[in-house]
Amino acid sequence: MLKIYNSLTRAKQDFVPITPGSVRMYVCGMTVYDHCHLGHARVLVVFDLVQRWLRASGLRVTYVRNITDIDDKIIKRALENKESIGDLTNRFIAFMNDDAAALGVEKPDHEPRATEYVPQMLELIGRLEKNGLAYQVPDGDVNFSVRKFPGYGKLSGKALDDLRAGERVDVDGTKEDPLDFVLWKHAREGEPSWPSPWGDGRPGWHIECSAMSSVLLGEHFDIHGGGQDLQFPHHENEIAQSEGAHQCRFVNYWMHNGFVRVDDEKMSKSLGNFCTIKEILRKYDPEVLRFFILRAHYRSPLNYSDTHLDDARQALSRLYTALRTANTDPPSIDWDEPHALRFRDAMDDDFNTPEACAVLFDLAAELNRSKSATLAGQLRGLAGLLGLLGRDPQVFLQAAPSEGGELTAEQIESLISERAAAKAQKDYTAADRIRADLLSAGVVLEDGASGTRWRRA
RNA sequence: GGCGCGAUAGCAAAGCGGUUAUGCACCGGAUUGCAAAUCCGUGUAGGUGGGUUCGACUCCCGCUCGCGCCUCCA
Repeated sequence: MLKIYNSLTRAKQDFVPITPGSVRMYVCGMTVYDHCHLGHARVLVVFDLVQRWLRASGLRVTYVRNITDIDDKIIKRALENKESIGDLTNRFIAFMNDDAAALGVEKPDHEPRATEYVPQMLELIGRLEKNGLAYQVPDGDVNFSVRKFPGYGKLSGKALDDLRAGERVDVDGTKEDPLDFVLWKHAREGEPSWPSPWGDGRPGWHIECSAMSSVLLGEHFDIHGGGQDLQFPHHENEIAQSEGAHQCRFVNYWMHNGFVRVDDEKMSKSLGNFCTIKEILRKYDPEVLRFFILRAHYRSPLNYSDTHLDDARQALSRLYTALRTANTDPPSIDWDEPHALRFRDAMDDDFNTPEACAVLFDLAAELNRSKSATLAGQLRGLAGLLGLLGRDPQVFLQAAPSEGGELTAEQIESLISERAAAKAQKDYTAADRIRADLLSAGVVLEDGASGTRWRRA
């Protein structure tokens, strides 16, 4: 039985879908005005994994991951770049898709863009107004009245009176309560706007997710995910809007992934201590990055450093090396086999991928001993559920990152032939020299009965 | 000030009230021309002070330290 840690109840709970046999899941995706950083990589990979495991468990999944393509930062950036908002967002959506694909992230079933759902947002705001939860202020903004929604704070565990609005940012004096948030912003000079019953304007940040999720998944659905930093205020506000408008429960299970950190500090755009996925992929294979993310539990903080990536690379190489020795049945899973059982238990326990990875290593050790093609298929099969070990081992082991890898495969092969000739003459000095030269170029040789193999160190 | 999370061996990271986590690194052995890979063997980890218990890294309380949210952020 799958258990999921629910942020709403702060406990692991048995997962029971609303509709038996199928799951509806919504994840907050990117605001597209810049390249994705490692934190984005984590959300992408973590919820891809969730989606994969739900499907592997036999559930029909509808997975929605939205794209925010209109907001303050996008407008600002487009202005700075002297380009249209559409050009800017389209460009970064394409970059995001490249990054996601490199990381082995499967396409969600729907990737709605905020700007395509403005009418539905207006409809929602209308309902909120009718339900007495929204009010318009003289300058034209429409706000959500936080005090009128009884459950406000239930997700983030905050009591309204404990929140110190205005402590760190100036309070907008037109709001009835400082914590009220904007549903509709009145149009401003030089900004895009849409017509509405409240005058021209554009949507507030939170309303898009309430609108898109209800259109694509219904007013009440199973799982809503995102980064921990969205828990408050974004998800709290989504609950207020959706439940306030529809008068029914919004989401059963809330999932939040932990932060990526640098030097024990949150990686974020505001702190400026982020590195983009692309930067990392210049030095590391994307599968190494995926493995690095999956080796920690999704709710734990994940500390980034090159040393840790190196470590992950070595570890992943061990798995691929094991596969190399017994090539191999096609990936297939025998769920009665002990490793598979352990793997399933781990994954059913709130997606415990570190434990699932440990099973993979145990399997690899046994594979190294037995050289069993069946076990190799099992290893590939289970790893495949994590989106790992899908490639030919030699391709992974010999892959050169775009930075480094100064020798080409052809050059390496030719030096190996040279060395083979030297070895045949028992000229070990020459042979060892070639091997040492290759090693300093990052290439490791392995002499075996059937000749010499190489891989990148 | 409010609320929440965490502290595990050199590094990374899980489970578990009593029996090997796992990976990287390190050491010894086998193997190898020598290596590499692999196999075999080797680690008296669990912030600190109490408590519960026959027994606690694992449960409870205090303390210390670190982190996060309370503002846009995955």
